[in-house]
Amino acid sequence: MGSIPRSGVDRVAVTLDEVAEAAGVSKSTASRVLSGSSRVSAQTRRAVQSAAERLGYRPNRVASGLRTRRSNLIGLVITNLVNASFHVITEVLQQRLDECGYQVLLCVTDSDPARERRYLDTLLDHRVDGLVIVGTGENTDMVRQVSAAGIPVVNLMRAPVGVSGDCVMAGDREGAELAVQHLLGMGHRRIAFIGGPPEVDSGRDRYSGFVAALAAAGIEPYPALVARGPYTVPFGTESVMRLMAAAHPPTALYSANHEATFGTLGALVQLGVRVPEQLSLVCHEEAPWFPYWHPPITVVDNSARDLGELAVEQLLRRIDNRPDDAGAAPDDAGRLIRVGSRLVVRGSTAAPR
Amino acid sequence: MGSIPRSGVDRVAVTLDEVAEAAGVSKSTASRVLSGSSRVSAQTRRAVQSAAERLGYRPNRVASGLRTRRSNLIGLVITNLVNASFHVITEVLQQRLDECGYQVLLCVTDSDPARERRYLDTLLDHRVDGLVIVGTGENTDMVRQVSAAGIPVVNLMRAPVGVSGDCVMAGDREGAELAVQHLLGMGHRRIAFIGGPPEVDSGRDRYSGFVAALAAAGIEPYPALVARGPYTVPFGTESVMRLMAAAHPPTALYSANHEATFGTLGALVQLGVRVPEQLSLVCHEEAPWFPYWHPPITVVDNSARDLGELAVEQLLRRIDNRPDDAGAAPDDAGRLIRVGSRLVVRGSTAAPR
DNA sequence: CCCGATCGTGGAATCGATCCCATTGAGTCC
DNA sequence: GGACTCAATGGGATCGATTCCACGATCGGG
Repeated sequence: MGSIPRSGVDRVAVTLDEVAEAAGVSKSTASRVLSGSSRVSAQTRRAVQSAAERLGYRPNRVASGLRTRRSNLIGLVITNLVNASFHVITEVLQQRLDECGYQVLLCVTDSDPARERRYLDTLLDHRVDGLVIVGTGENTDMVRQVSAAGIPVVNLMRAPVGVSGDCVMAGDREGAELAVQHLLGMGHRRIAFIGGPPEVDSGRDRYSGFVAALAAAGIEPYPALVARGPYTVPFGTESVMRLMAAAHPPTALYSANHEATFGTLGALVQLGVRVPEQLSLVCHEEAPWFPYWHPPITVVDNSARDLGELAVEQLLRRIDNRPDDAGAAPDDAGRLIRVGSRLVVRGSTAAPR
Repeated sequence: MGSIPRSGVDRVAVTLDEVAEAAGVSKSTASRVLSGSSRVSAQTRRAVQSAAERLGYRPNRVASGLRTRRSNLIGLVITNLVNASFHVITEVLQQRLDECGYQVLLCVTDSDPARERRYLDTLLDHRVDGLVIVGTGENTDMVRQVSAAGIPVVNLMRAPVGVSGDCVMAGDREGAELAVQHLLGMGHRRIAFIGGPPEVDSGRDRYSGFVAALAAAGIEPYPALVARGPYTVPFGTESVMRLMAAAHPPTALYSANHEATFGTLGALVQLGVRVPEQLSLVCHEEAPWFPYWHPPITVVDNSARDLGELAVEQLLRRIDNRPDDAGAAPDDAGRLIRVGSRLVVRGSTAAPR
């Protein structure tokens, strides 16, 4: 026991003072070498660097954050991680931000506005340098305050009315149109829709794209072929059961979300419906296993990776030219970036018989 | 422009000093009221609280972290978020930790040891209060240093040799045994295995469970019915193709991972193999859509939720009685917690014909 | 050779909270 | 009434880095 006298000391990190002392310079000079790269002689620079190396110095980001008011932390507020788009976005965001020296504070809201509020408060307490929000839409007032307080905010995939800050949005409407146009082009006329709740941007936009594409072909959607509900597996299952039991069942189906599509596929297997011979299928949202399904599933890819990357890019742009102390307005009020969707045609769509 | 003179001021947060001044007390007293709940008169307490309320005071966690050496940040180092177990764990961990006042710094390694090293360094720089690691297994030396430096570490799902800190492990071997016993009990003898890489704990343990259960029934695994490879969709697909093309195809299949199972199911649909009539199927790892498949899939649930919860519980236990400045050893050297797996029998398994 | 500019460096204030220690005043006991 | 206890509070050091300011040395131009 007594043979390890410095055990209490070992667990204390090396500070800048110690490096400075070891290098025989002042704290200020050591700091200049290690962070600010301003005017230091080559000789002292070497001395400090080797001392830091030797002692295994690592800067304390908490201390430096207090002084500089930059935490190098970004808050990510997101609905869940189960949905494929969301976990892809989270991964991409984290990786890109890390490359730029930022770490991610993850907050999963589960669509609960109260939790979202608490997270926003907490993230501010931690002095995050920026925020990416896939919001519930219930706290726009609070988001506006945050943004007004000079903390860059990027709204991702959801742009509630009265939102402030930049928005990076998926091309949901356009994507749904692409899907329906593809089906129409193959000769389908009875096209069914399984989609998300009207309260959510993607639910609304995908439906309006669906309707618009049909309208452009002079078709009005049959109510019996439209199912709008939650983004859940059972909803997909039940909807397929109902739609396929209609007097005139559809020859094609647009399934507007990854989770619902699980249900859709399970129900089709259960009913023994052959895809694409009896029913063509297009799904909105790519998932890693769609290309390997039998048949490989035709999808509308909402470009989750791009959404993540553009969100980071826009956020960093804001952080870098954010007004510091003067109350000057940022370069523009709030940019809307829309990411293109693309149709990936695979084997689940074919001309109707 | 000149009409908003305080815009520069508005964006500065309220500090404890200001609260103290507004309440007519000293900074120390204000601090006592708002954090330490030690002896303060009811009157001053009210004064400070109302001043804080009125000014919208929120403590600066960076400053308080510097002084107290507690950041209220926990680092989570994890392989990816695409795998169902991993994103469930991440969600659960984040939620539980938040309930206890901690936020999560998310780091996705993508199984890259170099990235893992960098993340560990960065997390230490941010002075995280603890770490949960689903590790690559290549940085045990570094993890040991971290742990020795007094930062609680919980290893999750992976326990490489020479690891230090606590381990929360899935009951992989036991789970695989349950699956095989279930199949044996129904009368199956030709049972195929599609599993993960031997380098990963789960790949190794699930295979040994598979072998052990067969051995207990006096059966030796047929090499033609065993596929060990990466946890990917294509590997599942290819394996099924190969296994079902064998001279004596299996009557039952154990599919050892969520991603591979996608491939497995796609391939079975493609081959027109009816489940469970022609082939019984058990999958390791639960996924939200398995109960809704046709037929509903029998699974070994590795209890990702429990893994997350137990990891948090153990981590907080360490944080709360961690040796502070004295070099005293923690209560025990490193605990191994094993989470039970359970078999959820659904419709994808039946007696062979 | 002198003066101003520039460079390299150290001293000390600062960020915002926590907490040790000293001080004050009220209450208690003999 | 004096000594003592104890609760309530304020002053000020402190955490570890950054950064403003000042000082001395070097250098070049006139």
